[in-house]
Amino acid sequence: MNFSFNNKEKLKSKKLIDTLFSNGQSVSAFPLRLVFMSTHFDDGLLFKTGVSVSKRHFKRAVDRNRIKRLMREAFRLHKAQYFDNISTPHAFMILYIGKEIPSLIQLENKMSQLFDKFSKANSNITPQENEADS
RNA sequence: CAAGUAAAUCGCCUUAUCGCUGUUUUAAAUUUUUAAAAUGGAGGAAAGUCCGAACACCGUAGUGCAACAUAGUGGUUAACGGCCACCGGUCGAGAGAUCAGGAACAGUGCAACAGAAAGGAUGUACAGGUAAUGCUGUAGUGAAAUCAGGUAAACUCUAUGUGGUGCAAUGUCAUGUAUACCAGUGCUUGAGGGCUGCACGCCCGAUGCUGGAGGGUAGACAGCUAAAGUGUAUUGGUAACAAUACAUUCAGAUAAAUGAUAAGGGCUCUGUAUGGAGUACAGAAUUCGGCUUAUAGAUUUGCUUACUUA
RNA sequence: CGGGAUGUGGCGCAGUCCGGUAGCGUACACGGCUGGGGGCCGUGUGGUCGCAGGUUCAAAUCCUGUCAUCCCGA
Repeated sequence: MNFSFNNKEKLKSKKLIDTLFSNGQSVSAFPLRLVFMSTHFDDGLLFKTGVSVSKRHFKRAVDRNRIKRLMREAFRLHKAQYFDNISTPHAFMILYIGKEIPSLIQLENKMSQLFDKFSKANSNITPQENEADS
């Protein structure tokens, strides 16, 4: 099992993030929201992921860092099972929209719910696109 | 012992598993990736951005006015509005705390209510005094009543100082585009611009400038961490601080690393046979010196003690 | 990194420049007009002027520090 989450798998390009937020679709499982978009990466990876916490809800930088670290941890430990059946490359941004600092266990549960919803949404959309094309 | 006061220091630790990031070495691969190993990886305030510098660029930044800052004396420092010492004022019983602490015989203002009168004004009562007169004292109003009055954190004056913008500075490379379109304005009789407000002066200036509607980039490297560094000791100095000697290398990310989980141990509070609860404030962003603010808890040292009680 | 604004009854705002009385609308309570409601009229309650310190005889107002909220530029 690969538990790593290194620099290449993080979403870093400012341009890509801008297009992601303007064109991407989203699913949510409170207190998480996933923004995703089908795209293409030059270095051949299947996905790149970023995390984000609003400054409006958490004024202290310490709290924001804590939540982002927990989110990365929850994603890192379970990403293998989320992406078993994905073939096309995607960009992801996970937002935390709650107002209290969560625990790792809560986040892990919500993260699986979130990616279940994503899989459903993804499988619903793809055939429609195919029909439109045909 | 208690209460107080001044100053200094620390601000959780260990192990295991899974990760992140910088550097170095080796190997693969081959010209920037992968793997392994070694090693470094948040703070006393990293915070607020309130002062002062370093460094970089703008035209080596001209004159006048304006604006702003500072304000006892001396010292300290790269510099300061910081710090230290002393003098003076105010507060406190004291140790001690605190102060924008220059000028009101340069000028202009301001003073509610009360009061006869609030800065060119002298009234009432009583007493004293005179040739005569608010001439003198007391009472009364008020913060202040003739005192070279108060007020400059009112304008002002005096002294001193300040060019501007900031690492998104700045340099190099890569990628890409529109010197196109519409409207206005201007081309040496000068539009507009130049990184402080105004005036003058100076400089640049036609493939220009302003607006509209649009197009493109938003990556990499350098700057970027060895420095007014840190620690210890000695010497000089009342002190801030300085000098010398020895030792030492101590983050460098960029949607932004420095973490997560588990177990055990400290410490504090509570309870006392086991236990339970808590463990603060807070996260580097060019770098330093200060200031200010937040902070569970712990440690050390100097000094004071009026009243009250023993 | 830099620049700016705001904070005053429960709510929305004046007053701050140029210092002496904190006021307006709305809301709330009571009374009146009406058969009742609405509306109008009258009376009243309610404010540490964000916080701390200073200047002054006197501070919402002047000065310094600080806290919070909001906005703007690169």
